[in-house]
Amino acid sequence: MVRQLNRRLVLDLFRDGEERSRADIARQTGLTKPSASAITDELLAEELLVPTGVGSVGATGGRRPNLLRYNSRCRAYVGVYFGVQRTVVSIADALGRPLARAAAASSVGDPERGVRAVRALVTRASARAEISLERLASVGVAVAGLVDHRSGTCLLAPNLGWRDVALRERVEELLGAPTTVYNEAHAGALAERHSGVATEVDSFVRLTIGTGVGSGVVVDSQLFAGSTGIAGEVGHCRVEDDGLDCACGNTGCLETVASAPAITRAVDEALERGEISSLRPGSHVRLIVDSARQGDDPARAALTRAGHGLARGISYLLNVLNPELIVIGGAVQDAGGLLLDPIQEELPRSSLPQNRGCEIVMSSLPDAELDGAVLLARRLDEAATQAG
Amino acid sequence: MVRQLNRRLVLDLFRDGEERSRADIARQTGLTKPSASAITDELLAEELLVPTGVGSVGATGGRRPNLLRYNSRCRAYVGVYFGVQRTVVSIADALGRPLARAAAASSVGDPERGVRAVRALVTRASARAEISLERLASVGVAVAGLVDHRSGTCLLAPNLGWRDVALRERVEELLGAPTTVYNEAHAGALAERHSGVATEVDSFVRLTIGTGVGSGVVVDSQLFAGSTGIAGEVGHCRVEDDGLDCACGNTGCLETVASAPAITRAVDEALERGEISSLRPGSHVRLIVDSARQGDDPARAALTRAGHGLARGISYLLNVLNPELIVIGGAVQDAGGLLLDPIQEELPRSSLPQNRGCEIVMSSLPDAELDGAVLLARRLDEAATQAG
DNA sequence: GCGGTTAGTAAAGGGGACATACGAACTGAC
DNA sequence: GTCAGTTCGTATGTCCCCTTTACTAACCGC
Repeated sequence: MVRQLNRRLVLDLFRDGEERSRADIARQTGLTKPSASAITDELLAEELLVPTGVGSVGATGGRRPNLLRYNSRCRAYVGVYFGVQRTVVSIADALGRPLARAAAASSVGDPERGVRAVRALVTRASARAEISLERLASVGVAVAGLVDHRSGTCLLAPNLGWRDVALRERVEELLGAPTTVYNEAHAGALAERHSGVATEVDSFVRLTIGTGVGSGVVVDSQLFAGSTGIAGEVGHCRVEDDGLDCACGNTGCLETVASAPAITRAVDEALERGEISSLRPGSHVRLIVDSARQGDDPARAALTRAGHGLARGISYLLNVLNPELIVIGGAVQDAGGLLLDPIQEELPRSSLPQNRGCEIVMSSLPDAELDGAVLLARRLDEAATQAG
Repeated sequence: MVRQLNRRLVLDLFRDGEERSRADIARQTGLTKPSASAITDELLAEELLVPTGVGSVGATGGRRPNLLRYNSRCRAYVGVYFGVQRTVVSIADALGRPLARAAAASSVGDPERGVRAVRALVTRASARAEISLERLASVGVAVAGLVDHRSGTCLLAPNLGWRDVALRERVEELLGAPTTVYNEAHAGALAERHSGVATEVDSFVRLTIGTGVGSGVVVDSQLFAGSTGIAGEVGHCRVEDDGLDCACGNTGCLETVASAPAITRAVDEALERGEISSLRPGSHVRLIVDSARQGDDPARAALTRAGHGLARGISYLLNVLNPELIVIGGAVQDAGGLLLDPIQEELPRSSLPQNRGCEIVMSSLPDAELDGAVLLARRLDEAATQAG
């Protein structure tokens, strides 16, 4: 029982992927050399650690250390991202380092087909990664829709045409590994905390601007998904008293102002009014952002309008959560000041001065949702090995 | 080290205040009888446990057990509530059971005098409780204002006339015990979780309707105070596009619609318009609630209006936090359906249907803030003994 | 008074950490 | 080349504390 504790202590050390000697282990864990040695031998026998030869000696001399490192191929994690356009799968080693990916177009409207496609994608990725699926420890799934993470079902994904899809159940059948399902924005926040701008930040919110406006809330260093899994749906907070109709049935939701379709629509309306622009009707947001950066007025105006709406949504987040940081990711990720400036301009009108300390920055992660899905898998596995 | 763990295991058992025998301890902790016995003897020697005589024998016979119980007088906790009207102090035993109270009128505008008054209140309460202040383990403070809980300073309490008051420092000097300072609504949520309607609820928000509208957010069973301590300030979320001016400098804040002064003002305006009411201008909210329950129309209308505003504020909480439960406390606590019905009527217009599962109820705790302050003290002490 | 049952203690055994000590291997100075 | 100094890893004995087993104490019903 004490041994289990100390084993974990040693293994946790090696989570960073570095190699160390038995003496290093003793120093870094506070265990004595004999104890560290005994545990190391156990872990070597179980192939959780592998020897990596002898190291060099220090300036003061001494015997050369026998170095060890975590056997990163002892388990594999799979992350799945069901995006509106594409379904992407990533396979990672025990340290969470990505090994390979595979992607396919999402099949809108046919959840069963969409889920079944994952099987082939995972097989392809594992072949590329040259890691056996027998090592698969757990699967993390991120979905562009509302998710009940307790039951692992996708309650509603309008843009995928899904409703009440028992994702966890089906994926566990297909891949034979424990699976956890979350909203894409939740996964994005996890990735941002792990390898983005929010590393080491205890409490922050990461907004994801896409077909909708979602967010992932990290509180006391833990992702908070809500009691059923639909926390962070700031996109359906009302920001305008007489706003447009939203898919959710209400009016004036943030999504009607600041989502990718809303930005596209704003540009389209400007074009209809005859304003001069290099853009065509129905342009993708990334294109709009590019044009805005090159000075296109309707594009800039659309981003400004989105920014003002976002400010209202962010003010709710600030007042309610008092986070250290707000991160904005998704299709508008490259907009920089074109989106941040309008937010900062509008924000003081609806938030407390005591919240001015909260920074607002753009994300720079290219695949936050997918990376987050892998992190979800790792988190699930760690919780399981913790309990078992 | 293992012993420390098992000692805690045994002590935690006795947190419920019940008495048990050594055999009971062994059964309930999973320890063996000899281990339980050894630890019990240690705790007896340290006077953390006290013998309470022999128990009765069961139906099947056997030796009579020697019963023990937690020595609840081994430490004392003090909770302080700096309310707008009154400053109240509560002293509690090691199990958190309240022993005595003392109160005085708050001295508005003079923080130093207000804080110094605590010293006398605590002395009086400890005399009544017949417990020595040398046993004082920690102090919890709840303040009707914005608090930076990291530094323990009250940033701003407009209704107390405070700004940047170093509360923790001063109280620690005065009482000589480690102190923690939180917002009153945060303390209220803690009390609601401990002994109110939210017992065992993992994630909920407790709104406190008073001079302002604050809230305490409990997430994964933990109070979340925010990065600096001002989370839950839903009172300063905008709920009306062209609303009244708020003390915070913005307009249309929930506080301008649903706080106690706002409700009083609504009644006053009705009176000015000549509407028939049993109330006089400037009536206290509790009086307004009473009149409303007896059918007074202007009083009812004022509560309805407040409820509609609250619905907007609550919709933000639901969308962002997806809690299991919303609790409403404070001066309107007795309004029941007169406030809840308008909320439920308005809520669907601004929140997701997937959040319908969240219940909204009134609190029934008479002194949530003060009880919460005691809980804050206990929490601080437990964190300290955990670490030490 | 005697078998059955429960409470608590005593003694022996074992797992695992710790302290100490020692051999192995290497550096640098002379 | 030798030797002191340093570091790595292992071997050995000790101690702590939990567990197992066994025992005494105290109570019941018959």
